[in-house]
Amino acid sequence: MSWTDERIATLKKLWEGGSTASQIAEELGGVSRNAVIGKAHRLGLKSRPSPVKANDKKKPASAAKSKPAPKAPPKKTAPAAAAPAPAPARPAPKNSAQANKRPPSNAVELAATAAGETIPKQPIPNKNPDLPKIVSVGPGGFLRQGPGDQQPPIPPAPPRRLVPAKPSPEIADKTSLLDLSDKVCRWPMGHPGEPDFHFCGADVNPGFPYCVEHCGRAFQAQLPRGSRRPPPPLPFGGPRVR
DNA sequence: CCCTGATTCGC
DNA sequence: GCGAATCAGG
Repeated sequence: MSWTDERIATLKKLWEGGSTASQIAEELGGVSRNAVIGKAHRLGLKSRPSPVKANDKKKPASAAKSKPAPKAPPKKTAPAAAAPAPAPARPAPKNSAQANKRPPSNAVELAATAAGETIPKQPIPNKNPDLPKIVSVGPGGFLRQGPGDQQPPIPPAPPRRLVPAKPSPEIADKTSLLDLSDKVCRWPMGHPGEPDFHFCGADVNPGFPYCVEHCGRAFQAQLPRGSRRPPPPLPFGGPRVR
């Protein structure tokens, strides 16, 4: 198998999406886990939480045995030991949203809450920890939910605009499958090609290809270039289950 | 043992 | 550029 543009795109998507190299290799087919990792590094995308590289401790106080890695070559090794890059520990999506509650599937819930309780017309700065932070209400009535809204972003809310989050280019034009129509939610469930692959099928949010709930997942507030948060909502049904 | 990603190096 | 072999941590 060769690395076609499409396969590279899939690799990037899955890699940045947090899939493991094994999962990606299985998804692509015809390549090994090592091939995926090698390719990923060659592409420049790299460094996801790796077990072997988790540590990078500093010894500010007791720096007694800090050595520039003597690196005893057991058999083969290039001596070229460049100065270790400073490599500031990357922001690390410490977003406690994960542990905080459950990330997705809140649109309907929030809507229900909003309907039953009094919603302030103007967002109150920071006085109401009980109510979830509501950014704005979409045209269809669903609540817009920015990627970082589970925990409010630290800096002042940057300007946002809605962009369609295309679930997958592969299944985007498979409307001929099953009985999709403009009346039912086209949100894919599961993985294409698998026996249990299907679409949501719920009543659509008028004007949208998805139901209200999936509109909340498909259309998300996009943060400015600088402050995007990579961790995308798990694609489709999440990681493969086999 | 299993898993993970990182790295090396012959091709 | 590719990826098997190898390394090393969890």
